[in-house]
Amino acid sequence: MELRDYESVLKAAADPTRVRILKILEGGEMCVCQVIAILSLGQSTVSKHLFLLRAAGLIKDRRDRKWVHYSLNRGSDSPYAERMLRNLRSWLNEDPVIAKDRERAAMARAIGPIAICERNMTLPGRRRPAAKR
Amino acid sequence: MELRDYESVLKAAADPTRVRILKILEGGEMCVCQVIAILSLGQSTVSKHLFLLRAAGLIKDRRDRKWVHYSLNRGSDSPYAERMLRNLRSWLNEDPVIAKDRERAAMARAIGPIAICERNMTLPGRRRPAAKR
DNA sequence: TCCTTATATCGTCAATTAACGATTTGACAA
DNA sequence: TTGTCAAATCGTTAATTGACGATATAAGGA
Repeated sequence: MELRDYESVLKAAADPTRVRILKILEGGEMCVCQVIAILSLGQSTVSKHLFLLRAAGLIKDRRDRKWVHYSLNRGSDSPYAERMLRNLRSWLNEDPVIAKDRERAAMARAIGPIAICERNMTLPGRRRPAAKR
Repeated sequence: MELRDYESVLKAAADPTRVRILKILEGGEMCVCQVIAILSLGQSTVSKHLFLLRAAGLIKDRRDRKWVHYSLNRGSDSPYAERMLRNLRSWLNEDPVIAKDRERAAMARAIGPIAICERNMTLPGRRRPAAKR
């Protein structure tokens, strides 16, 4: 079972969208709708990414009323997850994509889950996020 | 460019066959034909895996006559590769697949590249390796 | 030079996966 | 209950990837 656990953690951490999520969560707990708004990706897409990260033991969830909040699973029982999270802490902090995400995460935090859900999982800003017609 | 480097290292390390190669190389330098024999995979398949590992900065190659030898690239310029190799050192050492590979690697070392190439990239043993007719 | 041989590259196929929209689930409020 | 809404799951599609065999390259040896 060892290699299997290793693989799930590494594969989870290897996807660029999922690292972005992990780096966003370094700033603290986040509601799913906030993550959707920050990434500007479909709800089902983000949900699946969160599922894989949780399955790997990298993040954990907490329900609060109708919202589900995710956070980094520090002290995971998986040594691979444990170490990866520690590595990530010092990695990618200068990356422009990650930096941008952090800005949007700060905005998402300031606004809060309720307002973001009312805005249909979007953040204010000039970029139209996945315009639908 | 940061996220890109990170991704190439993580994706390279996330594939089970490629981890097996990295763990085999922990035992020291290996010729391509030896790796092929240990894994019992096609020559082109192994060559591609080695290419990806090298592209990620995880391993390096050295030519000696007609053989190409690969080894772990300790002190890589990629901090991601550097750290991954260090992590791997303490990971998966109890895994049965890795253990089996180590046995076969020992055999491959004992026999040497020349004899393995003469045996058509196979090791002695009761398992028929990819029987062709 | 020509032949052999170890490795790399190419082309193909099947399996995996990330994205999406549509539907379902589950918690709360009326 | 019934309706609402956040999140999870399902089904589909396009892109990626790992495996293979066939061919190309590059280094010796004849």
